[in-house]
Amino acid sequence: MPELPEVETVVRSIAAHITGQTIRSAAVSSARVTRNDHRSTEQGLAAARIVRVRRHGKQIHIELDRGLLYIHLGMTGNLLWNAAPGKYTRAVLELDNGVLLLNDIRQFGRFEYYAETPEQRVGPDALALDFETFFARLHGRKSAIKPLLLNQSFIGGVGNIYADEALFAARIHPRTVAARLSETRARRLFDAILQVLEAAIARRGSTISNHVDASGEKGSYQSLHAVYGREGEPCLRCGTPIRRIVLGQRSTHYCPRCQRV
DNA sequence: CCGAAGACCTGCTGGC
DNA sequence: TGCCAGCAGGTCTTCG
Repeated sequence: MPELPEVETVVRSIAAHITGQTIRSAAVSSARVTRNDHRSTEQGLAAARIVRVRRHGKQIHIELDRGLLYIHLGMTGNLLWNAAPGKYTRAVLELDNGVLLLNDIRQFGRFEYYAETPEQRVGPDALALDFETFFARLHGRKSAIKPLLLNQSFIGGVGNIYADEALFAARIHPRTVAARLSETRARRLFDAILQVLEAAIARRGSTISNHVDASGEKGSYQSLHAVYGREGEPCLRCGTPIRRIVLGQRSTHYCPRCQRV
């Protein structure tokens, strides 16, 4: 489920419930989601107090009075407040005022305790970045722009849907060599990324299959996708059928007429 | 640095 | 109805 807008939606929906609460107990039932150690995650979390909840790119940082609970939703993760545990519940956090569950079908997500904040591998958050920095970071990058946008150390938060949507909005072909973007086109892309992410947050993200917020509510931005998932359908701008190619191992959707190399 | 390929998981859809 | 291929909002590692 999760790119920046979906993660932001989830963070907003849990923050008020859990901030300031004390963790009574934690239980992890999937070895995969705690790739460090499951016992130490459970022990580290027990009795800790939640100080605040933040998002960094697609990562969720639950800051504690002693350490950090790091959560990543992977492809199919959900955080649910006061829901009944089910077949895909991988972790349970029992608080004084309720229960937070991590459900994750594919188990690509993470739920890990760190006594000390680990070093950051994520680049600047897409919403916190300014154009000058973005443009400077394109310098020397010979990668195609689409896979570069997916590279979390380059920019944090953009995933497959919003990369395609932003490139379409900026009329840039996904294979364009990043370093060759003129300042004008880079500016268009930068603006498009912000605009698309903010519009998606306003719609509480895109629900393709299972993204929901902490109370189980779906997002609706998928109905506004211009290219993602629209292979063969007419471009909303010019009517040309949207094309799907594979770039950097990922499905990539674009309009062959509006987005020229 | 860059791209391709394969892994890691599980479920769903479409075609035959 | 059944089975199989292909696909999925992510990330890692290895190799050339």
